[in-house]
Amino acid sequence: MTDTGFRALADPTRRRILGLLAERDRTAGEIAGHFSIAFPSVSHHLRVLKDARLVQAERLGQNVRYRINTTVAQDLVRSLMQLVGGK
Amino acid sequence: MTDTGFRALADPTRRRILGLLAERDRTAGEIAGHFSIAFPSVSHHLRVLKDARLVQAERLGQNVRYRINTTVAQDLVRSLMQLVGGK
DNA sequence: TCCATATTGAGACGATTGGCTAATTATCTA
DNA sequence: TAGATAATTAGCCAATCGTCTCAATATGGA
Repeated sequence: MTDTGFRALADPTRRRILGLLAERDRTAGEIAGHFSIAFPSVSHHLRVLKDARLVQAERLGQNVRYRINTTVAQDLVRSLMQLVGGK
Repeated sequence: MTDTGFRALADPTRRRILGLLAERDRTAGEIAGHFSIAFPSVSHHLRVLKDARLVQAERLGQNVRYRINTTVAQDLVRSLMQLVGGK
């Protein structure tokens, strides 16, 4: 499960998305508005993040609101710390 | 610079290499001995890690000894914490 | 100098990735 | 029910990735 997490972090767009969601929850459209790539491409990144359980999605009417999954994100931080932190 | 770092972490073999080097310094051959993939493939991964400055290499006679770069590794940990940690 | 050992470099090849456009699904409002 | 808006899915394509094999380079010892 750490594997999908680290792979999700490998792309700069996805890291920026995580940064945006760390500030506050946002809809897919709101997120896409921050990038110059096409909407479906952003949707794809959101899926990768969701598969890694780094974000959660919830439909609110026409919108889908995304939220960062802090627990999983911090598990990743811990994994990385343990990995490089001397055994 | 964080980009090469996070991309380097995306591969499980490279993460295992980092784990081995977190225990202690090792030669390229010693590292390769822990994997079932071909020697040049391991060498390639070591290069990726070196390009990301996550490891440093030093030739000792016939061997090349690899060492984890704790400073850079912990910078990555901090980047990740700041990214997902609210900010 | 010649040979063995350790490591890297070069080039090929299939798999995955990240982007696009077009089509589809879901929801709201008239 | 029809149309508009929001978002995802599907399919395509070029670029990157991870692996391999086959050299090439570097060092140490006979």
